[in-house]
Amino acid sequence: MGQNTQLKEKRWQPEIELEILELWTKDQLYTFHRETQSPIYSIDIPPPYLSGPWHIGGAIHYAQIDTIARTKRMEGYEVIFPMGLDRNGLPIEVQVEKAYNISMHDIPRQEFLNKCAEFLDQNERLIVAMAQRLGLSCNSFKHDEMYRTDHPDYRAVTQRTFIELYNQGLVYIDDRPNNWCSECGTTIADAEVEYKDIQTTLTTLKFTIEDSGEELLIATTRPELLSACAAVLVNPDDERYQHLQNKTALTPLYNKRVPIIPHHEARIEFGTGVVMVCSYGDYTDVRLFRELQLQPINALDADGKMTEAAGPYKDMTIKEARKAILDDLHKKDLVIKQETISHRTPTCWRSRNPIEFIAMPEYYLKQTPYLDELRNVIDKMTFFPTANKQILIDWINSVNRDWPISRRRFYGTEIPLWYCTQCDETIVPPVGPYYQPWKTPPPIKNCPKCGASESFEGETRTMDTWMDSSISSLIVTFYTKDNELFQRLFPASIRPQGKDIVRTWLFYSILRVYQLFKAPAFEYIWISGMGLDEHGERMSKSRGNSIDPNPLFDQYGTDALRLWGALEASLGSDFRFSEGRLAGAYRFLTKLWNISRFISGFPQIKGDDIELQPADHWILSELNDLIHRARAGYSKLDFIIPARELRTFTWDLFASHYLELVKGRAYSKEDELGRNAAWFTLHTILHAILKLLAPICPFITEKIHRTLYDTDTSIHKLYFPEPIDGIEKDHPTDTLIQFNADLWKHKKDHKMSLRAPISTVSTTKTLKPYAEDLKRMHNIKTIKFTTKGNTKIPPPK
RNA sequence: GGGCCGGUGGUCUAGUUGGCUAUGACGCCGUCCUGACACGGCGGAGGUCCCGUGUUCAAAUCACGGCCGGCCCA
Repeated sequence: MGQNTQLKEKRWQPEIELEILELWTKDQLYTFHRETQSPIYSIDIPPPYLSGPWHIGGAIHYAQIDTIARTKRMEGYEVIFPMGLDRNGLPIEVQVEKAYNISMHDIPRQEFLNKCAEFLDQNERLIVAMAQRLGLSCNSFKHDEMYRTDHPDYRAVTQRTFIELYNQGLVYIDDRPNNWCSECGTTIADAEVEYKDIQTTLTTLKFTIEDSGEELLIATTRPELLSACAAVLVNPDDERYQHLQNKTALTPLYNKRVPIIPHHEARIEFGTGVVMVCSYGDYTDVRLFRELQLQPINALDADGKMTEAAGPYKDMTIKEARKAILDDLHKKDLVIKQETISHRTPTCWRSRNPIEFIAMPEYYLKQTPYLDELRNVIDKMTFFPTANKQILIDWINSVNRDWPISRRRFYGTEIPLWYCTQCDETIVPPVGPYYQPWKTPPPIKNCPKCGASESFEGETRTMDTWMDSSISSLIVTFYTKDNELFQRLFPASIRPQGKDIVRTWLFYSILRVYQLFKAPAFEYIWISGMGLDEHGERMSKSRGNSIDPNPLFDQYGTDALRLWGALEASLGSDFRFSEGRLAGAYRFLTKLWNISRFISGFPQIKGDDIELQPADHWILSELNDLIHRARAGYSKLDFIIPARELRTFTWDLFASHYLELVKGRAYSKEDELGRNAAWFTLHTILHAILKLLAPICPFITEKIHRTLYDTDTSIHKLYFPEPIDGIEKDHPTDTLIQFNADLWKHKKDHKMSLRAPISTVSTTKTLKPYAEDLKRMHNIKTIKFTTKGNTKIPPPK
């Protein structure tokens, strides 16, 4: 081209992103300035769990959250957007146990903790590197400026909140049956239970009726719990069993006497219509034992092995016991039928193993008394999108038990309590320090109750990791670190997260902050959908369908991934991976790059001697509309809106029509005023597009901005453009587009070159103002304007 | 069994406060190197908007019923 192009490459090169990253790090571009005069916007970013690097869905999720931070900066806020890392809990312990083929009980506790920390540090490096490659604009990625949930400071805050709630009487011990994962060796909360359809065998067993000796057939999926059977239920309306109600049955093998109770829980159509109630086959059993005041029998111990109560099957695992007892039942001819059914089975969301219901003494945090207040407090927060608020409401409505918060695991925040070995008094320390009761003594010498000296036993259990992560919004707003700032910032501006952790992270966060401060935890809550694979299935490591983003960074670059993520899903809906569509996003970046390359060849005009021409007014008025629409989408945090608007405007209007329309004028040697107006308009539009696109595509916009407009100042320090004053609105956009299309089609139909001259064209007079540009664009000698009528082009001779 | 979300050309998707010939992407066909871009331009083919009934001058859009899929809960 005739002009000096300032951009060399013919297409967008993802490698450029790496240079830009270095620039940002050097400039510390996204540091939080607490002395700012601007309003502060704080983002409670989900601290990634360090069990492994993100798949493409996770990466896009974080890129979308980053777009929130960048949007708010360009709207004029000082933004708190910390990088946090969630490092507590089961999965990392399980990983370490697998890697070293050990159990955490086999080695000294401190040694086990050290091994976990090593693993976490390795994983942390991978995640942090990916977060940076994604262009996350976190305030800092310096090692000491990211927060970690296992840091003594963070754990001290978790313990502080525990102690405060304990002292208010919200924490208590109970010995009720609870979800028990024998793989993980700990109690888990209802929110950690996932239901899965699992193939299992339904066995029909022969019970007998005491006295009459009549046979009673009962179908069960849990024959190994036969020894814990405490009752048999029949439906009160079931004709078949009317005569057996309130009689006594004898269990097979054990010959134990159990009552036959009429109860609606027995479904007439399931199995034989008779149910055996054992402690505890499922949550229904737990309820029935309570309701019918039956005496539970613990047939299972904490390791998932059978107890004394199971008789000959003692010490067997559940699977071994099931096989052995079925063998014995077969030998005695007590099995009538076996069939395979699909059974809705509660499983542990971490280990994916079926859970058991076992009674163990655990600490509980009261939550049921707060449900009404929570329903109230969530109305004080604004949800994006509002539809996803329903997920939270549904969960609140289904909570019916308190939250078991103690875990019999090691890598977590310790429950900060000691017990007096003389009188059993519980020692609660003052808030402030980080306590490790399993290895250090309490901060007192004598028991406050019995006076015994130094005879204390530390609590060995840790807390549910959600006890830590549910207070992340307090950490983000400098709780206990800078009280003045905390007062100013609380509550956090926004909680962005996926809809999969509404019942855990979001619910617990709102509960805990409410219990501590009687206030809503956030101003805004943003709940996005999930990244699915190309078949529409949720991506996860265990399913083996997760897609590694690293090769995609290399091939298409971060901006293409981010743009794809923005274009793919409207707020709150799931999005499906498709490499073809990702490639389409990349093509847009190349288009934008080439538009910029073209425009970069023209000087930037400053000063007052610019006389805008009708075509310039037209595209500037379209730009004003674009600014309105894109910014409205940003303010709703629904990034598909600006992404689509920008693509359509840039590609289908600006490049295809305006650029072609003013090319002649921009290269003109005679019409200096017109040429300057074209140059001015081209640069004005391009710079506005770059600023509007910057939150979604931070790299390419930065590169073009720095190359063309300001070498020293980042585009990410600028604000969104405002609509331009003094631009009239009514322009015949559709007519203009149609005129161009008609001319292109005419030349194509007549196998003419696009540069071939046309002597006369007639069209509507609404296009008259653009006559000169149109004539140059299509190489037309004369355009006749009529009051009415379509474009007419006489065929070539 | 209950709740929520969804069903639109081959594939994916926008549009759902009712209103022109239903949006765009990928793919497909044809054609063209035109002052930045052939990873481009231009043109084109391709749709019972899941089904049924109703409301209305007018339904992809609203109501009711049904079918199918996903997620959550019991």
